[in-house]
Amino acid sequence: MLQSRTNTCGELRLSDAGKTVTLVGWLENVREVGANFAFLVLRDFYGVTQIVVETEEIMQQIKAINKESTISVTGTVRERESKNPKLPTGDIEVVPQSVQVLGKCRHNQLPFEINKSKDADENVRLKYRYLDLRNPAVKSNIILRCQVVAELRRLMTEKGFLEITTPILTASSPEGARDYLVPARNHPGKFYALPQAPQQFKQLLMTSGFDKYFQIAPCFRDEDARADRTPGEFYQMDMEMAFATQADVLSTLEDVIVPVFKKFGKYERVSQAPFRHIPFNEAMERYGSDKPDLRIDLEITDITAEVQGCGFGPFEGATVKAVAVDDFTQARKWIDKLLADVEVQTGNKACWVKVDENGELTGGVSKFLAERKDALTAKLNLKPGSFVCMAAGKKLAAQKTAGVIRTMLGKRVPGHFDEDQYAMCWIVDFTMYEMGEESGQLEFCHNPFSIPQRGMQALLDAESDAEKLLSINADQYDLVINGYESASGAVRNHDPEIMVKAFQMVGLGEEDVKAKFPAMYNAFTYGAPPHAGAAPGVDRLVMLLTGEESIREVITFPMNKNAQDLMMDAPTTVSQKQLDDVHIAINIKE
RNA sequence: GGCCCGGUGGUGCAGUCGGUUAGCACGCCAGCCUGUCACGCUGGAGGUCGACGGUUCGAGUCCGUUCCGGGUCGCCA
Repeated sequence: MLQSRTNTCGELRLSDAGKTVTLVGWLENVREVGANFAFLVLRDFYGVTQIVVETEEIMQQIKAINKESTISVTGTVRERESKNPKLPTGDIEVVPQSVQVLGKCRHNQLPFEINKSKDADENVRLKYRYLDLRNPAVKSNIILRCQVVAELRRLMTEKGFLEITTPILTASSPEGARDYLVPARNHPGKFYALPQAPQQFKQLLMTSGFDKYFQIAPCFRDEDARADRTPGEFYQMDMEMAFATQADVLSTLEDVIVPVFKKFGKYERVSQAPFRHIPFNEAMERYGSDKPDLRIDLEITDITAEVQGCGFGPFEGATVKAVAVDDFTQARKWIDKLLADVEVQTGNKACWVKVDENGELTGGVSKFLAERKDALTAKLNLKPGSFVCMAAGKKLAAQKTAGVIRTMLGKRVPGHFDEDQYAMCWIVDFTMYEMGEESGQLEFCHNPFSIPQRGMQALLDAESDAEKLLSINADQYDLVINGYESASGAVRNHDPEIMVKAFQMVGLGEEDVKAKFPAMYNAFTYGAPPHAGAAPGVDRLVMLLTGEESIREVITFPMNKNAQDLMMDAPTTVSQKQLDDVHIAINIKE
């Protein structure tokens, strides 16, 4: 029988000395320091407490128990002879009268040592995630996540937002990612889709007259993983406001994000609201990314004009971008590593040149650029000791590669990376359309839910003029924190005629609008409020708050890169009966 | 799907130019130890070096193929 615990393992202090207590928890460690004399470390959710063994009877009992078994200890609290200031309970120890095993650990060799689990192979960690989570350093991220979610809920509710849950079994939504499909037993050949986001539901809620909506919502997308992107499923704090402008949404989110980062963040310094606004095109030009890390003080310069005709093949007819740093002292080996890393991360090559003590260009591609020295010196403000790293290609590729160069130089060359802070900005004025790289056709740049700036008039003015269409912006915005896209949103298109017109620009029409958003299209014909919203990614916010570099560290039961749950063994095969029920035949092609 | 990096006792890693019995730390087992707290000391067990094939007198090491993992591009808000 389990005897009720009187205290947790994180609780007892010197003032409790003399009390008789019962503690329960995991046997973390045994330190035998003499014959029939040992110290046990008992760990529960709240902390650790030292148990001191002084009798042969208890010693024999402890020797038979594997570490990580759960035990109950009843005994007397005593002041320690030698205290440990590093532990909250370091002033006391418990002298047991009795020890009871509650749940035996049958394994004397664990897959990894609990308190070093973060160093273990990730697949093993994920397979034994329940052991991994015993490590306080792993568990603390999950606890923080719970606290952050609770705080988000509190702040949003305080602002008058209602948390409304929306269906998980629903229809496919045109977000752009691959859907997870669920066969419908009662409708042979038909499928539900798991929502990529509650996008259409929240817009319908606006149409229904709910003024402010939010939801900590699971989202499902069948796309490949990255270090900052979990495969399969993730959580967003989805929100939407009726009769709201971009400014309304941004200030609402600032009111929520800033206090959360101040309260839970790893760094003290947090950007003050209102955050800086950077138009998308400017971000690409200056930072080579639509998610710039503003903790880095370097910027990109366009040197296309300065290097044209210099004789270096890759520069001919290409856009050329450069990032320059002063007082550069790194060796050739360092530069080669930089170039190799840039190529790995972007798939594009970079090149370089240095300025020697006489102001002459040297190294790298200097022989091609010698004649352009004066122009480059002026443009890039070069000095003796400067280092220039360059990327060439089509405009977008050159920008993105230079963006990676900017980040790497900023983090590797001392003095350009002011790390311990949260640097927030809004990337705004995303373009509505882009030219598809493969198709050569005009396509929606992000998603088709946004309304063009200046609405219908913008579309009419630009009709059948690809150049003008490409310059149409939407009131679409991303929140970027330390180089991570942390939220994304837009002023939505609530006007059925403008929706149809926007679709016509990419060669689609009314039928396509109706097919893609049947409910929304109809609903909007019954009087819709202008509305706007956004969706911060909960996993990424927690990742930033904890400082973790892998998103799996902030997810309780994460899947691996290949979207497998190694602990539960998912996905897995199912019985023929289950397949028959849902009218599915397996047809695997070579 | 492409590219880069990795795979060596339970865990983390080292292993030089291809050459003796594959080392180290932690963990595990046994013994010792009365104030440890990353306890310490002595001893011990534990390995098909991811797999297959090749080169060689000889392969953890070189070559080829393949599997697995991480990162990245594609993809994805």
